[in-house]
Amino acid sequence: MKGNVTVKTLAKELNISIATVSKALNDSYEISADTKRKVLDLAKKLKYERNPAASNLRSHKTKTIAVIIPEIANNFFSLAINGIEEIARKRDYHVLIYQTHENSETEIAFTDSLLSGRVDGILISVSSSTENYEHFKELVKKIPVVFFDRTIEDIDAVKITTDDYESAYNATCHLIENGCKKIAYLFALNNLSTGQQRLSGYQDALKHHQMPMDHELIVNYEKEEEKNYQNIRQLITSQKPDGIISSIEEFALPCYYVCRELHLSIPKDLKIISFSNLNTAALLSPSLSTVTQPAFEIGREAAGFLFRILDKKHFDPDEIPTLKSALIKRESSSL
Amino acid sequence: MKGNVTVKTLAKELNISIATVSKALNDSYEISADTKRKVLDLAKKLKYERNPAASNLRSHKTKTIAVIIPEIANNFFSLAINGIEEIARKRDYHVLIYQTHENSETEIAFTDSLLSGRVDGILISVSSSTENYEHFKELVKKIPVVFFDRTIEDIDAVKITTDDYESAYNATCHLIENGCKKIAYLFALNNLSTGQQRLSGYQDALKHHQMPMDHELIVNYEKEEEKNYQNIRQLITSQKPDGIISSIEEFALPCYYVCRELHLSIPKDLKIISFSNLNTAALLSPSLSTVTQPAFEIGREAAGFLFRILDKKHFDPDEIPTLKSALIKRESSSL
DNA sequence: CTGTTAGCGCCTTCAT
DNA sequence: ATGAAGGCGCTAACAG
Repeated sequence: MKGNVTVKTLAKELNISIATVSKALNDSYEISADTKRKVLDLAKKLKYERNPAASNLRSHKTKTIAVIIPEIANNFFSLAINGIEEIARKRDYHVLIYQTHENSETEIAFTDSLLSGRVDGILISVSSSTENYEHFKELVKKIPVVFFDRTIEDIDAVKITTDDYESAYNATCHLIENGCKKIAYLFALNNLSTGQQRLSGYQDALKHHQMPMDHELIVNYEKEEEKNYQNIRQLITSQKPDGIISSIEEFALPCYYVCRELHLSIPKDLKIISFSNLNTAALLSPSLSTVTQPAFEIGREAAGFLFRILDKKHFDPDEIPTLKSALIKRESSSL
Repeated sequence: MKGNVTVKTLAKELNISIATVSKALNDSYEISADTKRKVLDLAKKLKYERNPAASNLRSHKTKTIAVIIPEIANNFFSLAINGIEEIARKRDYHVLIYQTHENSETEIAFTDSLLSGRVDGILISVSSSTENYEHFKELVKKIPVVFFDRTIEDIDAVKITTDDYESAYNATCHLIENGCKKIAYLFALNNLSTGQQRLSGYQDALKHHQMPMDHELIVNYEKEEEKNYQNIRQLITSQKPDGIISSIEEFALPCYYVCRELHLSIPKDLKIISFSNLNTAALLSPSLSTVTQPAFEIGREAAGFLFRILDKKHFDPDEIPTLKSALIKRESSSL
């Protein structure tokens, strides 16, 4: 790393000062077009690359943002990162990825370490096990943060999400319109507003249609897959619902297994509609209806707002959009 | 960012020199256990976080690696990143993500910019449109690089891949054993060893079973989805194969559409086996057989080797493993 | 428009 | 075992 070309090299070569070189490289208005061209040409010729560490140390700008998510191998989040990366690229920003694996302690460790000045801003989708929000409240005071998809109610920051309430409401209505009389709900993310909103949507849809609401029809998500399977089996055999709303993709699979085992045909005997973001939806079993979130757009939107904050551009709180989710009906497709 | 706690703050507070603090923080042997403890305690109390830019500028260590991949919203790559991130986390390394979107120029821009010293090492999965490898040859001379999954033949670097030849060979044999007499091949990644290996596996399997090999049975991947659809339709109607090997997941979907349109039943009329890494395989149409690569393990393995290089630990070339892919048979499953 | 100067926060000789 | 001093490469003030 010794023979590296630096501003000094360029300055010496062109017989000008390093300050001039630096300003030319940064396209400063104080430098003549002629000098800029000379510097830029030589820089390209010598393959000069600005040392980001030195630049950052001096200017406190890292050109880097962090994305903290529960899990990258998840269609929603990988699509969201795709959107984030696209926006970051346009601004020549770099993107750091951190997975919490739904672990709140890991989340805290990440946010703490990001206070070192490694990044200019942070995009976060909250871990489902997070119950104490103090570290977030401290965080948003110290560094620009935008929450996306998985947010918490009580925090003063930009949040970009789907309209979870409406999505669940619509999904439930969809089942009712298709003749369901007894609709169960598979409940997850209970400590996040995401989860609460979806539950409310389901409950209100039932209420508005004068449908029975029964706690027995609600199954809570458990970490162990096996338990979910057992609970769903229990639900289906004892309550005999004719419709199910699954609030996360992870619930869909055990549903299938139980139906197969009980020789129930989907959607004839039991109609299921699940929140899901599989990007190859057409490969899905045609019997599954899905509520698909606009993951890519959420990523773009969240990154866009983060950059607006970084640019210190003022915006009204009500400019922050609440995106709608698309309800995809697939029951009629026949493969 | 002014009131930030630095080594200076710690030094002043403890009435010792900056140098001593720095050494204590780096666990230098020259510092007494007593002093170390005092420094560490205060650092924790004051939530001191080392400034990575300053540290990097001085020490040339970034504790950061870059991952360059074609597309993040792809099950294989998101699982691979998962594996990479896990290994990086253990070493307290940060992970930067770059998507090429299969564009060779973007790839070159990334590799060039990473020469600035932003990262200690790079993990790359090559873009399918890359035909000139000069930038890679230059790159590997200047910075530690490990290639994974999508590699190029002629380059002197560690490469971690599935055994693409064997995977395709086994998949083809699988169809032959299930009675196929005329097997077509959907060919992609033709400029990467990945693509070549898979094709060879298919061809050799046919050869070893004295099956006809016909160029008419091979369809080349096109960027426009519509063309693939047309080409597959053309293949199926004119050649009437009874088996198809799809070398990438993107080919599976148009296959389905064509079959549906022609009222062909899978796998009764046509057996299809596709390379695919959908992580919710059970949700797939039960008629599809898949070759699934151990994406997570490849990510771990690749990252592991990169760190071995960074540690300057010597290893034999033949320590580099060639991982086998798993062949998942799903035709018999009935939902 | 260009140059001089002074650090950003940290690590690393070299002294003590 | 501890401290003093210099500098990594760059940018921000301030002069000219």
